[in-house]
Amino acid sequence: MPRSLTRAWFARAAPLVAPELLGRILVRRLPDGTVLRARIVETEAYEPADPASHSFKGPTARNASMFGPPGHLYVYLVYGLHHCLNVVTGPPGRGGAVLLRAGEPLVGHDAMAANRGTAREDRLCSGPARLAQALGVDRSLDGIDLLGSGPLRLHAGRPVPRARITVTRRIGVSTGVDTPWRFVETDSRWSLPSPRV
DNA sequence: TCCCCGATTAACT
DNA sequence: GTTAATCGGGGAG
Repeated sequence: MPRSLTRAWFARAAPLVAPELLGRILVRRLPDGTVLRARIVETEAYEPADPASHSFKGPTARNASMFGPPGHLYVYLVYGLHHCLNVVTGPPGRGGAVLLRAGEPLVGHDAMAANRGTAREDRLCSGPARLAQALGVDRSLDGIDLLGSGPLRLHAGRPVPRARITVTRRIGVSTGVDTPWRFVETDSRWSLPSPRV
């Protein structure tokens, strides 16, 4: 397993990258220097041919970074108040991405709690908007390189073995297919409840 | 321009 | 189980 994730690793199809992102480590450096770490436990894949994907109708100002280089960050605002984190996948221009839906807090609980406005550990990073809020990420970080030395980075960590990954349909998607493109670490205390089949 | 509604969350009854 | 909060993208007029 590579010590650090390479550009080529991200340049594959989202449904391939998404399960392999489980167990990886998000490293966030806040403007004041505080370092936060969270271990990814839940992801969802989005591809351009998929009506549920923001890239379905082609590039716009909002989703531009989805069509940028792989391994970069795509941040969007939902419902006018919540931000969500994505990792761009596939070759540049494709429009693939993986939504990071939940994480396990590793380092920086206090700062995460302050960002979230709650100290409840099981609600710090469990949910796409909660994760973004805990890490202090908004649209100002949209498009940054996760492989560089920037304010948000992705470390290789330790991937979750296939046998410990549960696959379900995606959450909150109303349009189109109910493709089984959601991946969670089985029985993780830090992920959200899975939809009934 | 106007209007609808979303890859969500928390606080209700 | 239901609903408000709150913004902006994008299709309709």
